[in-house]
Parts: sequence; C-alpha cells; structure tokens
Amino acid sequence: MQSSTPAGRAGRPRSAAADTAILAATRAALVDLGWSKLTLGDVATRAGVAKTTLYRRWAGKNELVVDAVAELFDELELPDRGSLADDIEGVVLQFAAILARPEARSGLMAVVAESTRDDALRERIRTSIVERQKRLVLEGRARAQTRGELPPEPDAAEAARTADLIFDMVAGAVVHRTLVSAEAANGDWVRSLTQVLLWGLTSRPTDPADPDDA
Amino acid sequence: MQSSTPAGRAGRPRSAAADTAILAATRAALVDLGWSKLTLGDVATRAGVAKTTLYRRWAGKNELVVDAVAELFDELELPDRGSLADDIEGVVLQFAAILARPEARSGLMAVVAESTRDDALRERIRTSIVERQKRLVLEGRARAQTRGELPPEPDAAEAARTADLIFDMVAGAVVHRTLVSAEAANGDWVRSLTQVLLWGLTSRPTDPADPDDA
DNA sequence: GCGCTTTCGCTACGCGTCGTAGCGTAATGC
DNA sequence: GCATTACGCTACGACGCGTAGCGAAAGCGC
Repeated sequence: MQSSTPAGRAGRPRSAAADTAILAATRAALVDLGWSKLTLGDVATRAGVAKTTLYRRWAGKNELVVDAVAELFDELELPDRGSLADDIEGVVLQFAAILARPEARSGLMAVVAESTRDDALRERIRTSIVERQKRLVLEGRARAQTRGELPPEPDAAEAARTADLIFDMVAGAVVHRTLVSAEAANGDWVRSLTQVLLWGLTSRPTDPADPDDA
Repeated sequence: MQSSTPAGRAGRPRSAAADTAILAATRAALVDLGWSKLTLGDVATRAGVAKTTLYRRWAGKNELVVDAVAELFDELELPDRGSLADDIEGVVLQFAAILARPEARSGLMAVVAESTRDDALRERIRTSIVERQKRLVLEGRARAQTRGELPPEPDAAEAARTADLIFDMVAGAVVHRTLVSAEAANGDWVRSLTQVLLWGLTSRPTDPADPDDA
C-alpha cells in the first residue's frame, strides 16, 4: 500500500475509504473494460473521486493496477489437508480460481508485461505479490518436513533455490495453462501437476545441484 | 502470416518486402520503446511505409505484435544431444535465450494479457506461437521413446494430455522465472528444472490419470 | 503496347485520453 | 483560529488513434 497517514504531521488526512473505493473501482473496470481500455478517468468516476485525487496517490495506471490485483492474491491460504499432495492440490486450485477471475487475468499479465521495461514496477510486483505468496511454499514444505514426507534441508541456500524453483514451476504452469493454453486448471490437471512435482522432488537419489552426478 | 498473394487475381501485388520490413520495425520499436509506448505511426516510419499501408494489413497493434514475436520462436530447434535430459536442457536454454531478448519479453506478455479479453487474438497466439512450438515436446518424446528412455504410450488421449502438461510446465516455469522472478534461467536452474521434470515423469509406478491409485 | 485492378504514399481530420495547472473549499492538528 | 494538507472541479495542450480521400505506381490479361 502507500497511503495511510502520510507520515507525521498536520493537515487534512487522506481518506482511507477513497483508497479502497479506488482499488475496488479499478478491479471493476478491469472486469468491464480490460487493461487496454481502462482509463484513469473512468476509474475515478466509478470510485466517486476526482481524477486529480487518483493522480496524487498513484503515479499511473501500472502502479494502480498492481495494488488492485495484489489484494486478490492475499486470499490464498494453506489449510492442513493431511498430506503434502493434498496441500499442493488445494492451494493450486485456489490459485487457479483467482486466475479465472477476469480482473486478475488481464491485470496481472499486463503489469508483468510493463514491468519488463520498468525496474521499479517489477520490484513493486515482486514485493507486493510474488514474494508475499512465496510463504505458501515455505509453509507447505515445513509442514511436510514435520510430517516426515520431506527430508530436512541442511543447506539453507540450496533450500531457498529449491523453493524458488517450485514456485516458478507451479505459478508458471498454472498461469500458462489458464492464460496461454486457455484451458481450465481443473481437478484432473492439478492432480497430474502435483504428481509430477511430487515425484520429481521426492525420488531424487542424489543431490541434483551436485555437478558430479550429472 | 497473412499476405503473400491475396488470392487469385490481378492488380498490384502486396510488397512482400514491406511485410518483413514492418515486422522487423515492430521488433525494433519493441526494443526501443516497449509495448505501451509503441505507436503504429512510429512503426510505419521505421519500416519506411505509410501508416495506412500498415492498417491495410493488420487490424491493430495486437495482431501486428503477435506476428512480429511469432517469428522469434521459429528459431527453436531440437538437435539430438544423446539423452532426453540433454535434449530438454538444450531446448529450455534456447527458449530462455529468446525470452531474454527485450522484443520478446514485452511483446509476448502484452499480447497474452490482451488475449484474455479477445478470443480471436488468443486463437491467433495459439496457432502461430503455442501450438507451433508444441512440436518440440512431441519430437523430444518420440526420440526418447525410440531410445528406450520413455515407455510407449498406448492411450493417445492420455499422451496428448501429458504433452500439454509438460509444455505448460516448461514454458510456464521459464516465463515465470525470467519475467516475474526476474532471474536468469542459467545452466544450474535449467538442470534443476529438468531433473524434477524427468524424475516426475519417469518414476511413476502407476498411471497417474487412473483414479483408483489416488 | 493498353486498360483494369489493386496497392501505395500522402495529407488531413475528428475523437478520445493523457497528465497537469490552477483555484476555491473541506478537514484535520496545534 | 491558523497553518497545512487533501479534495473536487474545470480547463488546457499534447499526442496517438483509425479513417477518408486523392493521385500515382505496379502488376496481370489481352
């Protein structure tokens, strides 16, 4: 986020209600118009605020949509379903359900596209969306380790690399399936994905990062 | 593509050179300006053609960029490197190299974003990019089967589903790694990815699509 | 060669959005 | 009450969009 109380001092405080109204209006506009036809003037009208107010809080369309979309992914949870496989399937289905919503589809990909030429924007996406949800991988692994389904990781750096790999594979596969291949990430598909992932991670006889076994 | 000879009959033929010049100019503009600041007027100037000529051939920015980017992915090849693991690593590294180029980064993600609200555009992407490169998966699997690294697939429908899953996982993971996580898909990472994928696919004791083993 | 057909380059236009400036007003803290 | 900041509103120049209309060029069939 970026508002709350600006910092220390006096003057009229920024309306917190305006923030939520603007972000909700942005999502509504994404549903109705999509990214390309979304205009800040329209968002301002929907939110019931002046266009200048919007520009005082966000630098432009990119930053606004990042914040509007980021809130969607905070819904993700990782309830204990008893096994690592079921945990993975559950969270992947949640992720797929979010990506099925039009405000997430068009908004997320568009800002990622813009972020390829805007380092500040990419960092904003990373901190407010990606890194924020990487907790799910860490939590799931830790839970699986206490269950005994995964061995403890002695090397912290290697553990971090593996977590990043898993995140990229899961998130990337679901995004590619739903947005590029344009097919639903239904139960069957998620089960297959989980199967491949689980077997690939658990049945390693040797350390894959070790070059002498390749 | 969409031009060549319009169809049957007389009149001045469309300049094939103009097509290639326009697509090259589009990629150059993507490098210099990115998707959002790319204008069709600028592309026309770079290509040395009139803006009206451009509109006679492409409906808009989306279709133009799809065609311009699609040509990049036709470079992908699958040379026989002796083993399935090496084949996978080779093609993934090629794919990553293409995605490292700025014209592919911003262009591809942007049109995918637009395609979430434009079925015709999504179909254009699928036929001219996605389905076109799925050949790599099929070819790699066939080669691995003749090597004896993979068992033959009795069920054709199941084989197609598996190929789609692999494609979504590989393409999605590389895209997510390079564009969202913004880290290079270098040799170490590709080896880890291949390792997980290979173990996940080969060490299944039973049919994962069969519900009675779940 | 000659005419028919289609493309091409060019200019000009109305339309919509952008992002900002300026001003008066509203809501706080001290 | 007074300084300070946020807000709503209006107006503005700039720019890209996508199209229309024109004369000229480049092929094909005869």
